[in-house]
Amino acid sequence: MEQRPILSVDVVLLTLKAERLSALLVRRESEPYAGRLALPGGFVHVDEDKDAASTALRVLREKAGVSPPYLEQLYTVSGATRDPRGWSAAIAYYALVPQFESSTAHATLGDVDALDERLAFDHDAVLQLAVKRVRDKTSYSALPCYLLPERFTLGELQRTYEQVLGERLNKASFRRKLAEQDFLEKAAGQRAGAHRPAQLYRMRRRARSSGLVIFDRTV
Amino acid sequence: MEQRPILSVDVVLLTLKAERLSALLVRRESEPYAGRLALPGGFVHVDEDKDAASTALRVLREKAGVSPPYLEQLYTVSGATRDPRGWSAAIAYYALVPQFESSTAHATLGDVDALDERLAFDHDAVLQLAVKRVRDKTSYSALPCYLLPERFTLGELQRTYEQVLGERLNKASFRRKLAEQDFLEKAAGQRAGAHRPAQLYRMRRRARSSGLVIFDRTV
DNA sequence: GTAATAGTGTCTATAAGACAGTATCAA
DNA sequence: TTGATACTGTCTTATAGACACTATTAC
Repeated sequence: MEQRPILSVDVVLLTLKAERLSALLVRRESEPYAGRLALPGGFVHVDEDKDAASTALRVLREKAGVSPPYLEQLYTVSGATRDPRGWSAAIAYYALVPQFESSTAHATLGDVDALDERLAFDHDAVLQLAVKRVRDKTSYSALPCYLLPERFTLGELQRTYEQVLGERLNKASFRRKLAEQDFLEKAAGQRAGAHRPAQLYRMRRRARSSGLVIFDRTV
Repeated sequence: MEQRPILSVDVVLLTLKAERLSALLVRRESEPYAGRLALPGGFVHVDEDKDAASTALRVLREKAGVSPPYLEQLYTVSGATRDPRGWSAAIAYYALVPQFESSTAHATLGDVDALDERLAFDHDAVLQLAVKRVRDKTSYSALPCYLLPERFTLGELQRTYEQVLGERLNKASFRRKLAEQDFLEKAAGQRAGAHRPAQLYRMRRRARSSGLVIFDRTV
Protein backbone atom coordinates (compact mmCIF):
# COMPACT_ATOMS: atom_id res chain seq x y z
CA MET A 1 0.00 0.00 0.00
CA GLU A 2 1.03 3.51 -0.77
CA GLN A 3 2.58 5.73 1.89
CA ARG A 4 -0.12 7.19 4.15
CA PRO A 5 -0.26 10.97 4.70
CA ILE A 6 0.47 12.42 8.15
CA LEU A 7 -2.70 13.29 10.10
CA SER A 8 -2.76 15.71 13.02
CA VAL A 9 -5.25 17.88 14.90
CA ASP A 10 -4.75 21.58 15.69
CA VAL A 11 -6.86 23.69 18.02
CA VAL A 12 -7.57 27.41 18.14
CA LEU A 13 -8.47 28.06 21.77
CA LEU A 14 -10.11 31.49 22.02
CA THR A 15 -10.82 33.47 25.16
CA LEU A 16 -11.00 37.08 26.33
CA LYS A 17 -7.87 38.56 27.93
CA ALA A 18 -7.72 42.22 28.86
CA GLU A 19 -10.90 42.77 26.84
CA ARG A 20 -9.27 41.41 23.67
CA LEU A 21 -10.08 38.21 21.83
CA SER A 22 -7.00 36.06 22.37
CA ALA A 23 -5.73 32.66 21.29
CA LEU A 24 -3.61 30.09 23.07
CA LEU A 25 -0.19 29.67 21.44
CA VAL A 26 2.66 27.32 22.33
CA ARG A 27 6.37 27.60 21.62
CA ARG A 28 7.54 24.63 19.54
CA GLU A 29 10.44 22.67 21.02
CA SER A 30 11.19 20.30 18.13
CA GLU A 31 11.58 20.50 14.38
CA PRO A 32 10.05 21.54 12.11
CA TYR A 33 9.67 25.21 13.10
CA ALA A 34 11.47 24.69 16.45
CA GLY A 35 11.32 27.89 18.51
CA ARG A 36 8.34 29.29 16.64
CA LEU A 37 4.93 29.95 18.13
CA ALA A 38 2.21 27.58 16.92
CA LEU A 39 -1.32 26.51 17.62
CA PRO A 40 -1.50 23.65 20.12
CA GLY A 41 -1.84 20.39 18.26
CA GLY A 42 -0.81 16.78 18.08
CA PHE A 43 -1.09 13.49 16.32
CA VAL A 44 -4.11 11.24 16.61
CA HIS A 45 -3.57 8.41 19.12
CA VAL A 46 -5.49 5.64 17.41
CA ASP A 47 -5.72 3.51 20.55
CA GLU A 48 -6.81 6.35 22.81
CA ASP A 49 -8.85 8.90 20.79
CA LYS A 50 -12.41 8.01 19.81
CA ASP A 51 -12.41 10.60 17.02
CA ALA A 52 -10.66 13.83 16.02
CA ALA A 53 -12.71 15.89 18.48
CA SER A 54 -11.37 13.66 21.25
CA THR A 55 -7.86 14.35 20.05
CA ALA A 56 -8.57 18.09 20.20
CA LEU A 57 -9.84 17.81 23.77
CA ARG A 58 -6.87 15.71 24.83
CA VAL A 59 -4.48 18.27 23.32
CA LEU A 60 -6.14 21.10 25.24
CA ARG A 61 -6.09 19.09 28.46
CA GLU A 62 -2.42 18.21 28.07
CA LYS A 63 -1.12 21.57 26.84
CA ALA A 64 -3.25 24.02 28.80
CA GLY A 65 -5.22 22.04 31.37
CA VAL A 66 -8.53 23.35 30.08
CA SER A 67 -11.77 21.61 29.18
CA PRO A 68 -13.74 23.90 26.86
CA PRO A 69 -17.55 24.24 27.02
CA TYR A 70 -17.61 24.76 23.25
CA LEU A 71 -15.68 22.95 20.54
CA GLU A 72 -16.39 22.93 16.82
CA GLN A 73 -14.57 21.68 13.79
CA LEU A 74 -13.19 24.53 11.70
CA TYR A 75 -11.39 23.32 8.58
CA THR A 76 -8.93 20.69 7.42
CA VAL A 77 -5.76 22.06 5.88
CA SER A 78 -3.82 19.67 3.73
CA GLY A 79 -1.14 19.40 1.09
CA ALA A 80 2.19 18.05 -0.01
CA THR A 81 4.26 21.03 1.12
CA ARG A 82 2.74 22.44 4.30
CA ASP A 83 4.91 20.16 6.49
CA PRO A 84 8.51 19.35 5.49
CA ARG A 85 8.05 15.81 6.82
CA GLY A 86 5.70 14.95 3.95
CA TRP A 87 2.12 15.11 2.67
CA SER A 88 0.04 16.05 5.68
CA ALA A 89 -3.46 16.98 6.75
CA ALA A 90 -4.41 18.83 9.94
CA ILE A 91 -7.99 18.83 11.16
CA ALA A 92 -8.41 22.22 12.84
CA TYR A 93 -10.91 22.85 15.64
CA TYR A 94 -11.74 25.98 17.54
CA ALA A 95 -12.79 26.16 21.17
CA LEU A 96 -14.21 28.91 23.36
CA VAL A 97 -13.55 29.16 27.10
CA PRO A 98 -14.17 31.73 29.85
CA GLN A 99 -11.17 33.71 31.04
CA PHE A 100 -8.63 31.42 32.67
CA GLU A 101 -5.18 31.52 34.23
CA SER A 102 -2.74 30.08 31.72
CA SER A 103 -0.94 27.61 33.96
CA THR A 104 1.82 26.18 31.82
CA ALA A 105 5.08 27.92 31.05
CA HIS A 106 5.32 27.37 27.32
CA ALA A 107 1.80 28.58 26.54
CA THR A 108 0.82 32.21 26.03
CA LEU A 109 -2.36 34.07 25.13
CA GLY A 110 -1.96 36.34 22.12
CA ASP A 111 -4.31 39.09 20.98
CA VAL A 112 -5.63 37.76 17.68
CA ASP A 113 -5.60 41.23 16.12
CA ALA A 114 -2.06 42.07 17.21
CA LEU A 115 0.26 39.09 16.98
CA ASP A 116 3.88 40.15 16.93
CA GLU A 117 5.27 36.91 15.48
CA ARG A 118 4.54 34.74 12.49
CA LEU A 119 3.23 31.32 13.48
CA ALA A 120 4.55 27.93 12.35
CA PHE A 121 3.11 26.01 9.37
CA ASP A 122 -0.07 27.61 7.98
CA HIS A 123 -1.27 28.44 11.48
CA ASP A 124 -1.61 32.17 10.83
CA ALA A 125 -4.25 31.44 8.20
CA VAL A 126 -5.98 28.86 10.40
CA LEU A 127 -6.11 31.30 13.31
CA GLN A 128 -7.57 34.05 11.13
CA LEU A 129 -10.13 31.63 9.75
CA ALA A 130 -11.22 30.75 13.30
CA VAL A 131 -11.52 34.43 14.20
CA LYS A 132 -13.58 35.08 11.09
CA ARG A 133 -15.85 32.12 11.87
CA VAL A 134 -16.45 33.29 15.44
CA ARG A 135 -17.14 36.88 14.39
CA ASP A 136 -19.50 35.78 11.62
CA LYS A 137 -21.41 33.44 13.92
CA THR A 138 -21.53 35.99 16.71
CA SER A 139 -23.95 38.18 14.81
CA TYR A 140 -26.62 35.48 14.74
CA SER A 141 -25.88 33.10 17.61
CA ALA A 142 -25.18 32.76 21.31
CA LEU A 143 -21.53 31.88 20.75
CA PRO A 144 -20.02 34.62 22.96
CA CYS A 145 -21.87 33.15 25.96
CA TYR A 146 -19.15 30.49 26.07
CA LEU A 147 -16.57 33.20 26.75
CA LEU A 148 -18.34 34.02 30.04
CA PRO A 149 -18.88 32.08 33.26
CA GLU A 150 -22.13 30.19 33.57
CA ARG A 151 -24.04 33.15 34.98
CA PHE A 152 -23.71 36.69 33.64
CA THR A 153 -25.64 39.93 33.28
CA LEU A 154 -26.98 41.26 29.97
CA GLY A 155 -24.53 44.16 30.25
CA GLU A 156 -21.59 41.77 30.58
CA LEU A 157 -22.88 39.77 27.63
CA GLN A 158 -23.22 42.87 25.47
CA ARG A 159 -19.66 43.95 26.34
CA THR A 160 -18.48 40.46 25.37
CA TYR A 161 -20.21 40.68 22.00
CA GLU A 162 -18.65 44.11 21.51
CA GLN A 163 -15.17 42.86 22.35
CA VAL A 164 -15.50 39.94 19.95
CA LEU A 165 -16.88 42.05 17.12
CA GLY A 166 -14.77 45.13 17.82
CA GLU A 167 -17.72 47.49 17.52
CA ARG A 168 -20.38 49.07 19.72
CA LEU A 169 -23.91 47.65 19.72
CA ASN A 170 -27.25 49.28 20.38
CA LYS A 171 -28.56 48.31 23.81
CA ALA A 172 -32.25 48.21 22.97
CA SER A 173 -31.75 46.22 19.75
CA PHE A 174 -29.38 43.84 21.49
CA ARG A 175 -31.88 43.03 24.24
CA ARG A 176 -34.80 42.83 21.82
CA LYS A 177 -32.93 40.24 19.73
CA LEU A 178 -31.99 38.21 22.81
CA ALA A 179 -35.62 38.21 23.96
CA GLU A 180 -36.84 37.00 20.56
CA GLN A 181 -34.25 34.26 20.15
CA ASP A 182 -34.99 32.85 23.57
CA PHE A 183 -31.73 31.05 24.30
CA LEU A 184 -31.27 32.73 27.70
CA GLU A 185 -33.15 32.27 30.94
CA LYS A 186 -33.07 34.15 34.23
CA ALA A 187 -30.70 32.66 36.80
CA ALA A 188 -30.84 33.08 40.56
CA GLY A 189 -29.31 36.23 41.96
CA GLN A 190 -28.27 39.69 40.85
CA ARG A 191 -24.96 41.48 40.29
CA ALA A 192 -24.56 44.38 42.77
CA GLY A 193 -22.42 47.49 42.40
CA ALA A 194 -22.56 51.23 42.76
CA HIS A 195 -25.71 51.28 40.65
CA ARG A 196 -28.96 49.45 40.09
CA PRO A 197 -28.35 45.68 40.50
CA ALA A 198 -28.50 43.61 37.31
CA GLN A 199 -30.41 40.37 36.82
CA LEU A 200 -28.21 37.32 36.21
CA TYR A 201 -28.90 35.09 33.19
CA ARG A 202 -27.61 31.78 31.85
CA MET A 203 -27.97 29.82 28.62
CA ARG A 204 -30.93 27.48 28.39
CA ARG A 205 -30.02 23.81 28.55
CA ARG A 206 -31.09 23.09 24.98
CA ALA A 207 -29.12 26.07 23.66
CA ARG A 208 -26.02 24.85 25.50
CA SER A 209 -26.25 21.31 24.18
CA SER A 210 -27.70 21.69 20.68
CA GLY A 211 -27.86 23.80 17.58
CA LEU A 212 -24.40 25.23 17.77
CA VAL A 213 -22.21 22.29 17.02
CA ILE A 214 -22.54 20.33 13.82
CA PHE A 215 -21.68 16.65 13.95
CA ASP A 216 -19.31 16.94 16.87
CA ARG A 217 -20.73 17.07 20.31
CA THR A 218 -20.42 19.84 22.85
CA VAL A 219 -18.59 18.50 25.87
CA MET B 1 6.15 5.72 15.19
CA GLU B 2 2.60 4.86 16.03
CA GLN B 3 0.28 3.47 13.35
CA ARG B 4 -1.05 6.25 11.13
CA PRO B 5 -4.81 6.64 10.59
CA ILE B 6 -6.34 6.04 7.17
CA LEU B 7 -7.04 9.26 5.23
CA SER B 8 -9.48 9.50 2.35
CA VAL B 9 -11.50 12.14 0.49
CA ASP B 10 -15.25 11.87 -0.25
CA VAL B 11 -17.24 14.14 -2.55
CA VAL B 12 -20.92 15.07 -2.62
CA LEU B 13 -21.55 16.03 -6.25
CA LEU B 14 -24.86 17.89 -6.46
CA THR B 15 -26.84 18.72 -9.58
CA LEU B 16 -30.43 19.13 -10.71
CA LYS B 17 -32.12 16.12 -12.31
CA ALA B 18 -35.81 16.18 -13.22
CA GLU B 19 -36.14 19.39 -11.17
CA ARG B 20 -34.86 17.66 -8.01
CA LEU B 21 -31.58 18.27 -6.20
CA SER B 22 -29.65 15.06 -6.77
CA ALA B 23 -26.30 13.58 -5.72
CA LEU B 24 -23.89 11.31 -7.54
CA LEU B 25 -23.67 7.86 -5.93
CA VAL B 26 -21.50 4.88 -6.86
CA ARG B 27 -22.02 1.18 -6.18
CA ARG B 28 -19.11 -0.17 -4.13
CA GLU B 29 -17.33 -3.18 -5.64
CA SER B 30 -14.99 -4.09 -2.79
CA GLU B 31 -15.19 -4.52 0.98
CA PRO B 32 -16.10 -2.94 3.24
CA TYR B 33 -19.75 -2.31 2.30
CA ALA B 34 -19.40 -4.12 -1.07
CA GLY B 35 -22.60 -3.77 -3.10
CA ARG B 36 -23.79 -0.71 -1.17
CA LEU B 37 -24.23 2.75 -2.67
CA ALA B 38 -21.70 5.29 -1.46
CA LEU B 39 -20.40 8.77 -2.13
CA PRO B 40 -17.57 8.79 -4.67
CA GLY B 41 -14.26 8.90 -2.83
CA GLY B 42 -10.74 7.64 -2.71
CA PHE B 43 -7.40 7.73 -0.97
CA VAL B 44 -4.98 10.59 -1.25
CA HIS B 45 -2.21 9.90 -3.78
CA VAL B 46 0.71 11.63 -2.09
CA ASP B 47 2.81 11.74 -5.24
CA GLU B 48 0.00 13.02 -7.48
CA ASP B 49 -2.38 15.21 -5.44
CA LYS B 50 -1.25 18.69 -4.44
CA ASP B 51 -3.81 18.83 -1.63
CA ALA B 52 -7.13 17.28 -0.61
CA ALA B 53 -9.09 19.47 -3.04
CA SER B 54 -6.97 18.03 -5.85
CA THR B 55 -7.88 14.55 -4.66
CA ALA B 56 -11.56 15.50 -4.76
CA LEU B 57 -11.23 16.78 -8.34
CA ARG B 58 -9.33 13.68 -9.43
CA VAL B 59 -12.03 11.44 -7.91
CA LEU B 60 -14.76 13.31 -9.79
CA ARG B 61 -12.80 13.15 -13.03
CA GLU B 62 -12.16 9.43 -12.67
CA LYS B 63 -15.58 8.32 -11.40
CA ALA B 64 -17.90 10.61 -13.33
CA GLY B 65 -15.85 12.42 -15.92
CA VAL B 66 -16.91 15.83 -14.61
CA SER B 67 -14.95 18.96 -13.71
CA PRO B 68 -17.10 21.06 -11.36
CA PRO B 69 -17.21 24.87 -11.51
CA TYR B 70 -17.69 24.94 -7.73
CA LEU B 71 -15.97 22.90 -5.04
CA GLU B 72 -15.90 23.59 -1.31
CA GLN B 73 -14.70 21.67 1.71
CA LEU B 74 -17.63 20.45 3.82
CA TYR B 75 -16.50 18.54 6.91
CA THR B 76 -14.01 15.93 8.04
CA VAL B 77 -15.56 12.82 9.57
CA SER B 78 -13.28 10.70 11.69
CA GLY B 79 -13.16 7.99 14.30
CA ALA B 80 -12.00 4.58 15.37
CA THR B 81 -15.14 2.71 14.27
CA ARG B 82 -16.46 4.34 11.09
CA ASP B 83 -14.34 2.05 8.88
CA PRO B 84 -13.75 -1.59 9.86
CA ARG B 85 -10.22 -1.34 8.48
CA GLY B 86 -9.20 0.92 11.36
CA TRP B 87 -9.09 4.48 12.65
CA SER B 88 -9.93 6.66 9.66
CA ALA B 89 -10.65 10.22 8.62
CA ALA B 90 -12.47 11.31 5.47
CA ILE B 91 -12.24 14.90 4.27
CA ALA B 92 -15.63 15.53 2.63
CA TYR B 93 -16.12 18.09 -0.15
CA TYR B 94 -19.22 19.14 -2.01
CA ALA B 95 -19.37 20.22 -5.65
CA LEU B 96 -22.04 21.82 -7.81
CA VAL B 97 -22.38 21.19 -11.55
CA PRO B 98 -24.93 21.98 -14.28
CA GLN B 99 -27.13 19.11 -15.44
CA PHE B 100 -25.00 16.44 -17.11
CA GLU B 101 -25.32 13.02 -18.66
CA SER B 102 -24.00 10.50 -16.17
CA SER B 103 -21.72 8.57 -18.45
CA THR B 104 -20.41 5.71 -16.34
CA ALA B 105 -22.33 2.57 -15.59
CA HIS B 106 -21.77 2.25 -11.87
CA ALA B 107 -22.76 5.83 -11.08
CA THR B 108 -26.32 7.05 -10.52
CA LEU B 109 -27.95 10.33 -9.58
CA GLY B 110 -30.22 10.04 -6.54
CA ASP B 111 -32.82 12.58 -5.37
CA VAL B 112 -31.35 13.79 -2.07
CA ASP B 113 -34.81 13.95 -0.48
CA ALA B 114 -35.88 10.47 -1.57
CA LEU B 115 -33.04 7.98 -1.38
CA ASP B 116 -34.34 4.43 -1.34
CA GLU B 117 -31.18 2.85 0.05
CA ARG B 118 -28.94 3.40 3.03
CA LEU B 119 -25.45 4.50 2.01
CA ALA B 120 -22.14 2.96 3.10
CA PHE B 121 -20.10 4.26 6.07
CA ASP B 122 -21.50 7.51 7.50
CA HIS B 123 -22.28 8.80 4.00
CA ASP B 124 -25.99 9.38 4.70
CA ALA B 125 -25.05 11.94 7.34
CA VAL B 126 -22.39 13.52 5.12
CA LEU B 127 -24.85 13.83 2.24
CA GLN B 128 -27.49 15.44 4.44
CA LEU B 129 -24.89 17.84 5.81
CA ALA B 130 -23.99 18.89 2.26
CA VAL B 131 -27.66 19.43 1.39
CA LYS B 132 -28.15 21.52 4.51
CA ARG B 133 -25.06 23.59 3.71
CA VAL B 134 -26.22 24.28 0.17
CA ARG B 135 -29.76 25.19 1.24
CA ASP B 136 -28.49 27.47 4.01
CA LYS B 137 -26.06 29.23 1.69
CA THR B 138 -28.61 29.54 -1.10
CA SER B 139 -30.61 32.09 0.85
CA TYR B 140 -27.76 34.59 0.90
CA SER B 141 -25.46 33.69 -2.00
CA ALA B 142 -25.18 32.99 -5.70
CA LEU B 143 -24.53 29.29 -5.15
CA PRO B 144 -27.40 27.98 -7.36
CA CYS B 145 -25.84 29.73 -10.36
CA TYR B 146 -23.35 26.85 -10.50
CA LEU B 147 -26.23 24.45 -11.16
CA LEU B 148 -26.98 26.26 -14.44
CA PRO B 149 -25.04 26.66 -17.69
CA GLU B 150 -22.95 29.78 -18.04
CA ARG B 151 -25.81 31.86 -19.43
CA PHE B 152 -29.35 31.76 -18.04
CA THR B 153 -32.47 33.90 -17.64
CA LEU B 154 -33.67 35.33 -14.34
CA GLY B 155 -36.71 33.07 -14.57
CA GLU B 156 -34.52 29.99 -14.91
CA LEU B 157 -32.40 31.15 -12.00
CA GLN B 158 -35.46 31.70 -9.81
CA ARG B 159 -36.75 28.21 -10.65
CA THR B 160 -33.33 26.80 -9.71
CA TYR B 161 -33.41 28.55 -6.34
CA GLU B 162 -36.93 27.21 -5.83
CA GLN B 163 -35.91 23.66 -6.68
CA VAL B 164 -32.96 23.80 -4.29
CA LEU B 165 -34.95 25.31 -1.46
CA GLY B 166 -38.19 23.43 -2.13
CA GLU B 167 -40.33 26.54 -1.79
CA ARG B 168 -41.76 29.29 -3.99
CA LEU B 169 -40.13 32.74 -4.00
CA ASN B 170 -41.53 36.18 -4.65
CA LYS B 171 -40.49 37.38 -8.09
CA ALA B 172 -40.14 41.09 -7.31
CA SER B 173 -38.16 40.49 -4.11
CA PHE B 174 -35.97 37.93 -5.86
CA ARG B 175 -35.03 40.34 -8.62
CA ARG B 176 -34.60 43.26 -6.24
CA LYS B 177 -32.12 41.27 -4.17
CA LEU B 178 -30.18 40.16 -7.25
CA ALA B 179 -29.95 43.75 -8.42
CA GLU B 180 -28.62 44.91 -5.03
CA GLN B 181 -26.07 42.15 -4.63
CA ASP B 182 -24.66 42.77 -8.07
CA PHE B 183 -23.08 39.42 -8.79
CA LEU B 184 -24.84 39.06 -12.17
CA GLU B 185 -24.30 40.90 -15.42
CA LYS B 186 -26.24 40.94 -18.69
CA ALA B 187 -24.95 38.48 -21.26
CA ALA B 188 -25.38 38.65 -25.00
CA GLY B 189 -28.66 37.33 -26.37
CA GLN B 190 -32.17 36.52 -25.24
CA ARG B 191 -34.13 33.35 -24.64
CA ALA B 192 -37.07 33.14 -27.10
CA GLY B 193 -40.32 31.21 -26.71
CA ALA B 194 -44.05 31.59 -27.03
CA HIS B 195 -43.89 34.74 -24.96
CA ARG B 196 -41.83 37.87 -24.38
CA PRO B 197 -38.12 36.97 -24.80
CA ALA B 198 -36.03 37.00 -21.62
CA GLN B 199 -32.67 38.68 -21.16
CA LEU B 200 -29.75 36.30 -20.61
CA TYR B 201 -27.43 36.84 -17.62
CA ARG B 202 -24.19 35.34 -16.31
CA MET B 203 -22.18 35.59 -13.11
CA ARG B 204 -19.66 38.38 -12.93
CA ARG B 205 -16.05 37.23 -13.09
CA ARG B 206 -15.20 38.27 -9.56
CA ALA B 207 -18.30 36.49 -8.18
CA ARG B 208 -17.29 33.34 -10.02
CA SER B 209 -13.74 33.34 -8.72
CA SER B 210 -13.99 34.81 -5.23
CA GLY B 211 -15.99 35.09 -2.07
CA LEU B 212 -17.64 31.75 -2.25
CA VAL B 213 -14.87 29.34 -1.48
CA ILE B 214 -12.86 29.55 1.70
CA PHE B 215 -9.23 28.48 1.54
CA ASP B 216 -9.72 26.14 -1.41
CA ARG B 217 -9.78 27.62 -4.83
CA THR B 218 -12.59 27.48 -7.35
CA VAL B 219 -11.40 25.61 -10.39
C1' DG C 1 -28.70 65.10 46.02
C1' DT C 2 -24.90 62.81 42.06
C1' DA C 3 -22.93 59.10 39.38
C1' DA C 4 -23.41 54.93 37.37
C1' DT C 5 -25.53 51.11 35.18
C1' DA C 6 -30.17 48.55 34.45
C1' DG C 7 -33.95 48.26 31.83
C1' DT C 8 -38.01 49.98 28.66
C1' DG C 9 -40.94 52.68 25.24
C1' DT C 10 -41.30 54.86 20.96
C1' DC C 11 -40.09 57.08 16.68
C1' DT C 12 -37.96 56.51 12.27
C1' DA C 13 -35.50 54.47 8.45
C1' DT C 14 -34.76 50.47 5.82
C1' DA C 15 -35.74 46.04 3.86
C1' DA C 16 -39.01 42.32 2.45
C1' DG C 17 -43.29 40.48 0.82
C1' DA C 18 -47.81 41.04 -1.68
C1' DC C 19 -49.87 42.22 -5.66
C1' DA C 20 -51.23 44.31 -9.55
C1' DG C 21 -49.96 46.44 -13.58
C1' DT C 22 -47.67 46.88 -18.37
C1' DA C 23 -44.57 44.58 -22.15
C1' DT C 24 -43.64 41.42 -25.86
C1' DC C 25 -43.51 37.43 -28.08
C1' DA C 26 -46.19 32.90 -30.75
C1' DA C 27 -50.13 31.19 -32.60
C1' DT D 1 -57.46 38.25 -30.26
C1' DT D 2 -55.52 34.71 -26.27
C1' DG D 3 -52.03 32.75 -23.52
C1' DA D 4 -47.75 32.70 -21.70
C1' DT D 5 -43.80 34.61 -19.47
C1' DA D 6 -40.89 39.03 -18.78
C1' DC D 7 -40.41 42.81 -16.14
C1' DT D 8 -41.70 46.94 -13.01
C1' DG D 9 -44.11 50.17 -9.66
C1' DT D 10 -46.23 50.69 -5.37
C1' DC D 11 -48.47 49.58 -1.05
C1' DT D 12 -48.06 47.32 3.25
C1' DT D 13 -45.77 45.00 6.87
C1' DA D 14 -41.81 43.50 9.51
C1' DT D 15 -37.33 44.58 11.33
C1' DA D 16 -33.41 47.29 13.14
C1' DG D 17 -31.20 51.39 14.80
C1' DA D 18 -31.50 55.90 17.37
C1' DC D 19 -32.62 57.94 21.37
C1' DA D 20 -34.75 59.29 25.29
C1' DC D 21 -36.88 58.20 29.47
C1' DT D 22 -37.50 55.87 34.09
C1' DA D 23 -35.46 52.61 37.85
C1' DT D 24 -32.39 51.40 41.55
C1' DT D 25 -28.34 51.04 43.77
C1' DA D 26 -23.74 53.36 46.42
C1' DC D 27 -22.01 57.29 48.23
